Amino acid sequence: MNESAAVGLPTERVRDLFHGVRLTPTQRRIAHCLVQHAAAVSYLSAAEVAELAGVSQPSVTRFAIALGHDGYPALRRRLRELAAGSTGGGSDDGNELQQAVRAEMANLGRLAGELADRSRIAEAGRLLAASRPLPVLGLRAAAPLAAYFAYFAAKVHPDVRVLDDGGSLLTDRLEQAAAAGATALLAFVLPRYPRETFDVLREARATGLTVVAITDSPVSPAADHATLVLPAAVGTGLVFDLHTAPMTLAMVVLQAICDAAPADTQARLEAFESSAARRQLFLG
Amino acid sequence: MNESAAVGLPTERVRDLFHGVRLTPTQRRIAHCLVQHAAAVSYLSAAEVAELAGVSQPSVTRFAIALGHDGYPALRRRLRELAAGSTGGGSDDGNELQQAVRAEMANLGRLAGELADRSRIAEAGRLLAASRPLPVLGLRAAAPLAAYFAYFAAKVHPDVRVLDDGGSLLTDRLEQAAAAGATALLAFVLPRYPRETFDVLREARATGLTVVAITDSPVSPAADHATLVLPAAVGTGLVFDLHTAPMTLAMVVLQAICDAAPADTQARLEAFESSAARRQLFLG
DNA sequence: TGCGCGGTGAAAGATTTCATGCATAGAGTC
DNA sequence: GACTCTATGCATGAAATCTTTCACCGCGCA
Repeated sequence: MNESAAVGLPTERVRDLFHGVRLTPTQRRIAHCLVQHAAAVSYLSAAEVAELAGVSQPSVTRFAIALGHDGYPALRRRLRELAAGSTGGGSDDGNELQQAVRAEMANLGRLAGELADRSRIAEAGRLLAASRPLPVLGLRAAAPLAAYFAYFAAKVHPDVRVLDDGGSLLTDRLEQAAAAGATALLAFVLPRYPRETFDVLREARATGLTVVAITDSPVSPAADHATLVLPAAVGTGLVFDLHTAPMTLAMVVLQAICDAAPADTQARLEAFESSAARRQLFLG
Repeated sequence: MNESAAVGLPTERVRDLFHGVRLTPTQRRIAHCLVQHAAAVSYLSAAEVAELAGVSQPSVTRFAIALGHDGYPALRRRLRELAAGSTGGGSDDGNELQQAVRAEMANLGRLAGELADRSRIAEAGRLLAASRPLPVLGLRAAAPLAAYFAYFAAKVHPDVRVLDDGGSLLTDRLEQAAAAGATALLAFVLPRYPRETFDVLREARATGLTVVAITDSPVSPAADHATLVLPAAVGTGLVFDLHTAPMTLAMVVLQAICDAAPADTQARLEAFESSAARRQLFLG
């Protein structure tokens, strides 16, 4: 085996195994599984990998042969070699892109630390789950995050309303939500803090809504306007801001909402699934 | 910070397996062999260990049973756990939310590894920077990501067009973009892979557009429809998917676009800044 | 010297793991 | 709408791996 230089993570080298080979959908599932569980797979039997990937055991054997090996054990040996070679990898700071990504990992690390105490998150979940409708605010840079949260939240909550475009209509929509029975508002308040966001927050509190704010710091300008502040740092290593930690926190809050009303959410999820299947929305 | 109950190096913990058990000379040879090749042995069969230790294969089985296991495979499983525990650290730390966030950190870590080679990213930047207009595709769950990218991209590119709502209008918009001079398309293709996304991708390639796809795996269904595939894993530790790694990759691509035409982007950024200041868009 | 006994390896039996033939389902084609 | 062709899972046969049985060897002892 010439096998390229020692550069690259195990993931990348595992990926090279598939290079240029045409794979069937089932084989792609197996490949995906290998990439994700690269280290563990080198211990597993063909049947175990099959279960992990949700395919039949013969498919795993055929996959190994499709990649040019004599059989599954040969593929597994190959994976073991890759795993062994990866343990002694060198480490340096890397280029500026890598540094930015690593800084983002650190942000997530701090978030993980805060999540050790679940009580604040759980309370956010209770507050938001109880609000019908549930308005979600995110303006300008925060608008995609609000939409992202709302997309998934709508699968477990009967009435999620995104407030993501500014202007005079914004206040209308907030008042309509309050009139319809909303009791809480989830707000994404991120740099560079659009002025309009705070106008809405003031309005919301005046209307009696409980404001849960996902923002970039416990001392952000949102703190003055929110009942419950959930901080998650924004990455600043690239030209534009990275919102991975707030995004993660958003999904954690959504999980808390699900936990607050498990039976309810489960029923809605199943309804969505059957509808999606009927409409063949997705591949696979 | 770290776990852990079981203190000590793997070697030491392997020794603990023999603790207080009376061993025959042959078994001692096997034990010695285990300590020396602890990591490798977890891959080997009983016969291979036997050869390594210079004893017969049944002796290895008997050794495993003498240590209180059901048989040699059980002992090997035990060794694997020890080996895994020493390399990967305790995976049982923290609650399920923290585990999900840490899994997301791992996704970012893999992404950082891939970014060691900047050539693919740089090429994506060149391809996309050159396209006027620049269509950005993201349907359903991927729509917020497309909007997020487009929000920032619009600050450095004169004509970014988001394609994020499905239906017949989608094709119209794509054709309009192509007619207006687009040469490339940035597509976010994430689980659960809406069918419609692939219709658009086929159409785009038929129109002659270069397709750059940000997707969750190098072997995702997007790979067949894209000129350039940029993978970033999706987090699956919570009820709904986490898109932090694709989001990060999106901003890395945007940075590459800026790098591809630095003077141009700098001028646009300054124009936006002065406009924002004039309109007092933001706090501070 | 003869006898018993624990330890060991060789070979046979049992079990798990892997590979292949076959029928079916689904996509694409005419 | 019928047909072909690929892909997939099931069932079965083949192979590897593991366990058990059994005979041998060396040692201590009467």
